[in-house]
Amino acid sequence: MTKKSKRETDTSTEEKIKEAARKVFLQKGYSATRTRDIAEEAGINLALLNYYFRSKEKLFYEVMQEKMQQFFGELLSIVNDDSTKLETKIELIVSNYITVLSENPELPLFVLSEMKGHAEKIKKILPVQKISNNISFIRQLKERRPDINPIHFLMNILGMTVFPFIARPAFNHIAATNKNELDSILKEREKLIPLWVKAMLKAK
Amino acid sequence: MTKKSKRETDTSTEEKIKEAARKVFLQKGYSATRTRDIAEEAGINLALLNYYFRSKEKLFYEVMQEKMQQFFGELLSIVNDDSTKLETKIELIVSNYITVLSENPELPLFVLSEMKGHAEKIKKILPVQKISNNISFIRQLKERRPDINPIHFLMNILGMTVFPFIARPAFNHIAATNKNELDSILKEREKLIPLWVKAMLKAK
DNA sequence: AAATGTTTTAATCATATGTTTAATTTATTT
DNA sequence: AAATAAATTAAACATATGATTAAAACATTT
Repeated sequence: MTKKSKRETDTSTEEKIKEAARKVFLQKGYSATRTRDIAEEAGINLALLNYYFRSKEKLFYEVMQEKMQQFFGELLSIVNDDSTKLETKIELIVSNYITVLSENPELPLFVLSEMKGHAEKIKKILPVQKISNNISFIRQLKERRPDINPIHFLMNILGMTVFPFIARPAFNHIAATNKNELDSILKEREKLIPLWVKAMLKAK
Repeated sequence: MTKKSKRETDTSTEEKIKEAARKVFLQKGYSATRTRDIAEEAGINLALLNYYFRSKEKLFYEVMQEKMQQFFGELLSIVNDDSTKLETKIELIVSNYITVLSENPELPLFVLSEMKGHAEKIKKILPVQKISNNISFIRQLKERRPDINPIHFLMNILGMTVFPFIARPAFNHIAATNKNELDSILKEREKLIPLWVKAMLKAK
């Protein structure tokens, strides 16, 4: 067995804390999370949280940065890629989100809620270069539909794809669906949404 | 001037507290809201909050119930109405949400976040009868597209309509849009979304 | 093995926060 | 006007919570 210093055993204390923080922050949000919740979830002494991360806030921003990257990162790569055509981009955006959010259903509500709550500080840690007017995806949409602001189509794709995860509790209540039923419906959307978006692009 | 008892002056203390609670809870969410924030916003002594509403929690559930009604109530009336045809229902849903959310942009993120955080207690105060399979809107969708689970179309309409309000901070960052620009884009969607949904209903 | 450095712990601190109390002011009834 | 009831206030309470401290346990270097 390879030698390891104590701090890199199994999973390091630091990583245990961060993993616990991911879980608790995503489940409860920043304000409802107690540092004691995180310590308990991580199975460590409360003081270690401050020893490794200085403060609840600093730990939060590490998690937040990571989660914003997870939520926006791949999207931005896709829309920026000059080498894929519009139809392919649409398919990639949808299938990426359905995959990521199926594994991480709390991600969008967490990211969007906390972006609202910490608006100022968030600007500094945005992993997100602005989508300029010159970006591949926007140019392609303008070319296809010069009569419609391309941001509409971005809203449509993200709305159709991401919203069902955000509103999952509501769909569970409102519509008579159980967890498995809803999961399979969400999977179906991976194929359906690109078809619908293409239909929208043609609609006059 | 008509005589009024003290508690019904101008706006009553109780109503001032509730109005302040609406504002602060919607802005910050349940956990980040301090009862002192509400008292200050209402311009009343802190103890009056408990005098009129017993606890932060009770006050919160009054606001929450009201906001769930505001968010789901009209939708449910529309989808339940046998006397409107499918196309009209779609237009009504979209225009209702765009109107309500333009006045109350924090509503959907608040309702959906807090529904997640208080899942159990929420069930009891849901103003929301389940949308059964037998409801007008669902029957109409099944008739039009027997090959697609009608819930998909509900997700699409709500996703396209509501998501931009939820993700507004993100759209402000990601896309180079300012507040007014985004407002006018959102207004445009009132006409566009019904067209797109109709195109989706036809898409094969 | 001693010395030094690092990690962990239990206890404590300082402040924040929801709520209550007891007294005071204001309004209503007799 | 006196008596009673309702509304309001300042102060305090009890607990929760983020953070710190000082000592102990453990690991590494000399």
